[in-house]
Amino acid sequence: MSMRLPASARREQILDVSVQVFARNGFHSTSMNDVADAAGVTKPVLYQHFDSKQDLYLALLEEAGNRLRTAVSKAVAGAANGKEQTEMGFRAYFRWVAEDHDAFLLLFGSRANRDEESTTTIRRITAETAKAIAPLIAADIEPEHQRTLAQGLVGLAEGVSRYLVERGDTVDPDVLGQQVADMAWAGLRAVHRTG
Amino acid sequence: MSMRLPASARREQILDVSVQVFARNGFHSTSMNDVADAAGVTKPVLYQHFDSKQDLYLALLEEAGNRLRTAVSKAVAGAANGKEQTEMGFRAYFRWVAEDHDAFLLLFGSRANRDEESTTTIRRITAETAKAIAPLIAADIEPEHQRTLAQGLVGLAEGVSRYLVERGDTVDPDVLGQQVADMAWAGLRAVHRTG
DNA sequence: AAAGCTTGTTACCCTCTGGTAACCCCGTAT
DNA sequence: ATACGGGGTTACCAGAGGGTAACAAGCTTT
Repeated sequence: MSMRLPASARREQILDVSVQVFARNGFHSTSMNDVADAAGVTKPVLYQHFDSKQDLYLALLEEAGNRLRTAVSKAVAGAANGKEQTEMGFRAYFRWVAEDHDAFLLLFGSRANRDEESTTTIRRITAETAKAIAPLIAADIEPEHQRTLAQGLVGLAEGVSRYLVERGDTVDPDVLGQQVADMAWAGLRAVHRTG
Repeated sequence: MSMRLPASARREQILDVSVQVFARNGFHSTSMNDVADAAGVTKPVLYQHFDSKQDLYLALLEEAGNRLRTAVSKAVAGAANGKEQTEMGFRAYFRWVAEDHDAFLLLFGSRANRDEESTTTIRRITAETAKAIAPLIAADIEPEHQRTLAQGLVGLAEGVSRYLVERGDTVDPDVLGQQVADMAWAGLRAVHRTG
């Protein structure tokens, strides 16, 4: 079916296709043959580009994580005050979810796989996202709680997204981002006072 | 090693032990032999009590889900106003996490498995928890958004818990619950106004 | 046009593990 | 003592799927 491709192009194609397959069916329910079929190619070709199934999977996680991280941190960096950072941050997150659909499912979908290594990777990505958000939380509470709450905000965005994506709903990410940001920001200010 | 046990007791013991094993290692990394070993018994015994690995796993999810649901809905039901409901709800959630540690990991930990059926079950549990929380959100916004935000709050609690549990931190669930509830409640009120 | 690299395929191996058939042991009732 | 029933074990099967060795088919360069 599919024509011969130069190595680098094939590698890209495999990555593209695998994201979809893994996102839809999860790691364990997806065999390398499935991936190969989806790419219009046979198994050994996959092993010319990736050492193992794990290796391929981790490469996908890494790529997806990078896109998420840069999206959020760019947005936060480009905002003036805390409130704006919150708004921009959440918007960026939901935009990413909207356009990088499969990547979101791969990382955070219900069917995301979690063996030792993948878990570590995903945890790192979540932690980095939280780190980009942490500064929003006032410095006048213990840094320990600060990190915990940041993690909570990430969970908030994640929970909302998973719900919507898995229902197949399409919501304007800007509207949603604004609403969630309003909620989060008010919450954050409350924590300041209580601190 | 382990003595003979009457059927019902053995069944309970298997359930107890499996929660731990599955919670720690995830579904796919845990073989039925592992479970059997942990229970001090051999594989066929497991199949005297459960039809399949799936069956056992789903039974565990169901039990864990029940405990979570009842904990939260009892707490919410026993509170007077919205603010108190929020506080009690989150406290109950974090208490459950603290004492039912393995169950939390089983349902929401990074290593939780997700094949077709488990996914459905877990989604249902999350949805039910969200449902118990939804009334907290003012009726003056679209019910669609209401549900979405409820889902977000569940994600918030989940994110915080996962972070803490997987770090091995032990935090007083009442203190944590209070803090998160403050944040959530302020956030919720903000959404009301914005509506 | 023939050597030689690159891309791809066929056919296979091997392990892991879910699941089961057949058998054993021990307490109890006849 | 013996038959019987429930709890448990040993030994095995079968399928799935990750991974690979050996071979085929194109381009390209000389």
